[in-house]
Amino acid sequence: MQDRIECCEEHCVHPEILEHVKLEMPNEEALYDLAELFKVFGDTTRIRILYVLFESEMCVCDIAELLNMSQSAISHQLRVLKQAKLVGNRREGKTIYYFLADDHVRTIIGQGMEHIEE
Amino acid sequence: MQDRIECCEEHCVHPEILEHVKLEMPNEEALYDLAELFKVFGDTTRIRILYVLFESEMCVCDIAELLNMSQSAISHQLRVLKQAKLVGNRREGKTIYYFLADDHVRTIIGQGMEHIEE
DNA sequence: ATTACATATGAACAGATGATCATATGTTTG
DNA sequence: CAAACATATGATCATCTGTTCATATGTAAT
Repeated sequence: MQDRIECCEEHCVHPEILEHVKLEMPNEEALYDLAELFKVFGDTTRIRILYVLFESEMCVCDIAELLNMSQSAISHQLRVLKQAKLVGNRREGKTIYYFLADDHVRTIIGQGMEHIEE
Repeated sequence: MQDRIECCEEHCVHPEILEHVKLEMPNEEALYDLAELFKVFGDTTRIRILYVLFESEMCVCDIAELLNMSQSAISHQLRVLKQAKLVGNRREGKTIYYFLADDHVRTIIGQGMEHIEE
């Protein structure tokens, strides 16, 4: 957060900063992936699933019961969470256990909580 | 992440853990607000705006030019970012400068980046 | 006051999203 | 292998989202 940029377009007093900002921007693909990742967090059902998995790994129908939702709805959302690599799973007989994939999940949700608690 | 829960519903071997998880869950309103917050991060345009503001506060039309988008589109999105308290603004004559509101933005985006870079 | 400039806002429309329902897949047991 | 169980998946539909377009608001200068 240095100098600010004067308005407007062709009147910008600091074109070198505009240029600098452009260079600092991550590439389009990374920004797209980042937005996609946050979209995954941007749904109450998925947030609740992640919270439930904070406590213990669990099978699909347990999550469904805890959240009072259909098995199908949970399964669809677990798929989304898995594609985003936020959860992993392992099979044990008929049952498939889901668990949190890594600690970024906790950090990200924790920071989000801090923000809304202000 | 302690004991796992056995399947299914009425067959759960650890009903006390199910009960424990229910008690640990934040209230519905907090979860809703949290999802709403992440929804705001879940859009490429808004992510790009936040990234641009990492470097320097900026006026609307500068952002619009940097992102190569219409003034209206940027203005609509800045409104969303402001409602989520992710950005603030101040007026200086005709111009309105937008800036990042707090450091949670950097932390959250930073963690998100770490996650997708794996 | 009139004009120009910077920004905001409302309506509208296309595209994305999430739950439901019906059904399919994969596993174990008898 | 047939039945039961746990989970996954595809289609459908109502709802939500983001951009555009036209226009409104607010400020400064002449």
